[in-house]
Amino acid sequence: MATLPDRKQQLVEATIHEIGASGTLNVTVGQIAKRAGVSSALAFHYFGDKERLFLASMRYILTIYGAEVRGALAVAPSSRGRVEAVIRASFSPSNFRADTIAAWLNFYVLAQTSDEAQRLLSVYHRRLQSNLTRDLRPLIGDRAHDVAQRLGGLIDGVYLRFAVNPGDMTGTDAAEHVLAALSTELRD
Amino acid sequence: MATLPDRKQQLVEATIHEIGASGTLNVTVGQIAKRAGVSSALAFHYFGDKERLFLASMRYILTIYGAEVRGALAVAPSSRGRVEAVIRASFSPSNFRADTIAAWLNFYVLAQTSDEAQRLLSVYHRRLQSNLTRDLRPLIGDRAHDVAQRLGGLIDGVYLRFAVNPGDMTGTDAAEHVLAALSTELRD
DNA sequence: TGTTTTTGATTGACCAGTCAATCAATCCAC
DNA sequence: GTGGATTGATTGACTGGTCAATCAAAAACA
Repeated sequence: MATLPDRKQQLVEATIHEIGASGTLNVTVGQIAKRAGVSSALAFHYFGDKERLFLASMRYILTIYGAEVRGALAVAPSSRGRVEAVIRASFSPSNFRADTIAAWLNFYVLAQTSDEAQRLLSVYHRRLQSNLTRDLRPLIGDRAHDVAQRLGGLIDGVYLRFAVNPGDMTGTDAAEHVLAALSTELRD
Repeated sequence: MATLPDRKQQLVEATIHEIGASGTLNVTVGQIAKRAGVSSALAFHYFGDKERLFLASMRYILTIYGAEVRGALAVAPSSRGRVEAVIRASFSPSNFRADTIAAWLNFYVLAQTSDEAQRLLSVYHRRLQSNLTRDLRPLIGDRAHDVAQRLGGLIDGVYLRFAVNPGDMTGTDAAEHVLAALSTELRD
């Protein structure tokens, strides 16, 4: 799990934290650096500019998410189990946290102006899609693609709602919701 | 349909347009005013500050959306037809446009810091939820609430995906997607 | 020593919001 | 209806503050 060098990781985590706390990409490099306990000049030294710092933070979140999914897939016993594992991993405590989700939301905004952010988001979408489709196919054949797309959309939608009203829902609730949709799609 | 006075409406539309074009709330009042063909001081004269201009733009979008839904509901013949009407209205050409959706996305971000924005978004969520639940109940009874929540989430999710890859999808595709989910939930 | 890490100070651009001043229309008194 | 007064619309110029990014030097280290 190629973790980042110390200082870089501190800065990246501080970035996520600050974005989460403020709900915005309008956080100054100064704030981020302060939270990380270093000077703002150091952040520029390591990342070059603010956008690259944001992108590194996005990659960091995606890496953790990916690891979580891979881990869950590895121990799942069946196709159905693997689909459920992907869904549950999406709402695991390390991913489904207020600051992480606020950061996600803002990465969607970043993707509107940054090609690299858009690329990262597309990679995430495709990977999710293909993970779901692969394991749905044995269960429902050709419908797999469409259903995967719906489940993926629903996951994002649930995230979005949580971003607005964090109090409404726990990660477990959220997962149950998507699992219920899966259940319906599998007609059981 | 209490439309806004001329100048205010010009400014609001320019705001949506600029947010859409830049994909960000980081648009200057100067840019917005320029697009509207007036001075930035006038925007302040009418709206007081930037946030209130954004909120007015959000209300404008929600008003149009609400009108669209009401209109569609009025002519729908059955419960099922009304549910479908709500879904279709969500993806109608006046709502499902790149700049409108980019604005939506940014309103979610605004809701992280503005109580009023959050309130507006909650109102939208509740209204959607209650529209769907009311007409789903005759069809599926107690499951109505959960299914409405899933459909609402899916609608938002589809919007989000469109925000990232506008080329992937037309409004019709998007609507078909959610309608397919409805179909499954109704088990037909 | 020389190299890497880290910083404080600085700068140059940008922008929200203010203000004083025009301009056009409406109102009102005679 | 004419002319002065009042009001709302509109602007250009300005300011105070903020912030990304740079740089030269200090600290830590090897």
